[in-house]
Amino acid sequence: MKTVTSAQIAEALDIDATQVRKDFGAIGILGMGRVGFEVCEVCRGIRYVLGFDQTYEGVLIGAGHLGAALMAYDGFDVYGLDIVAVFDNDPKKVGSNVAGTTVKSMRSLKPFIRKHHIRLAILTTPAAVSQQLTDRLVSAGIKAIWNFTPTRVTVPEDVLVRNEHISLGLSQIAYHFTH
Amino acid sequence: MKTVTSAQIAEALDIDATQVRKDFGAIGILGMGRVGFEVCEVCRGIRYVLGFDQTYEGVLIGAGHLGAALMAYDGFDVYGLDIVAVFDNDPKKVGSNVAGTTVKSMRSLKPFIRKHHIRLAILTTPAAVSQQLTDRLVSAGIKAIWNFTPTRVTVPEDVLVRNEHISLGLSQIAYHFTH
DNA sequence: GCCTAAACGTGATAATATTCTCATTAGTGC
DNA sequence: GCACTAATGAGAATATTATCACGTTTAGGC
Repeated sequence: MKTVTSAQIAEALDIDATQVRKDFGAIGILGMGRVGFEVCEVCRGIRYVLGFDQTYEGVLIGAGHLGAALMAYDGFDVYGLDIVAVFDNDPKKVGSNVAGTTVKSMRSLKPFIRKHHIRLAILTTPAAVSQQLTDRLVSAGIKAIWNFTPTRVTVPEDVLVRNEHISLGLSQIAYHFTH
Repeated sequence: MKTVTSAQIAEALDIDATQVRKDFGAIGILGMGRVGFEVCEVCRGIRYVLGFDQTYEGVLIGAGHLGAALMAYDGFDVYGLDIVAVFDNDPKKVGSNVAGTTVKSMRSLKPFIRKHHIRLAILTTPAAVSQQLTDRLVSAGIKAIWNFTPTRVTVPEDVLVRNEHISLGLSQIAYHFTH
């Protein structure tokens, strides 16, 4: 029965130990005096709260380098995500193989989403088509968009957009180098 | 002379208008009563504070799909970053072309960094080698690491690590689907 | 030229988040 | 079994952040 203390986690994450205990307490993870927290219990608690144990399917749109990189990454199932199809607008890419999945034509996008009740779409397309594509996705029933394009898209209130605009990270680096 | 009001920015970013004025004021961007902020002035101020006008060179390590995606993206120069070389451990990749740049051998990594006084390294390698590679980079003189591997690396205090662990975003999506 | 209204700048206030303090609990050694 | 120590959990105190309220500034209309 391996255990970990709030102080150890705090040290590793460079935060305050009280913070760790408060957060764990808030999501129902309780420790024991003198020994700390049971590691399995912590993992289970976090996985449960974040919803990693429930699986859901997503489609990826844009079979470029970034799309291929995401398809090749095999760590998403840990978080409950299963990418079941790849779509691309380019006729030359349609039918080709990306990390074991055949690229589908954009014409089949809407029927596919409807048929399989897909709720998540991953966008790795050129920025120019983001909004137009988003509108199509929403009308097809998509409820969450994982947006890797450098564009802010507008969606109805009930749709979640998670922007993965990496230039934010670049800003931190640029700032670091000039101060 | 195009202008924008704090209320407009607040609306677009879904934050409070006072916050916008406070932040702008903190970095020396002042508006005018009745009309708001001059757009050019805002851009210039933000670019100056974040350091986008000063250019710096970086090397990319790992010529896989993700590395290729980053090399192909041409928006980094806006933030002052110039990726001047790509390195990979795989002999089959060394000498090949990635987005117009020839992949170099890892043997030439340290000399290259030293010679060109490179301060930034971008990591798109397998997670297993992250820490070992990081140590090499730091000893070569690297002062900032843009880490795209799903691994937390430890570095000396004077080195900045920016983790671009996309699974954080995935967590948000998983959470959204289960609540 | 003066009045009005829109928008800024800023000090006060409210809300939130973090850290401190300490009583309580549970292993460890004698 | 009992004292001792390391660690939790919770409430108080503190620090930080966000919002409100209001005086000031400036373009536009009459």
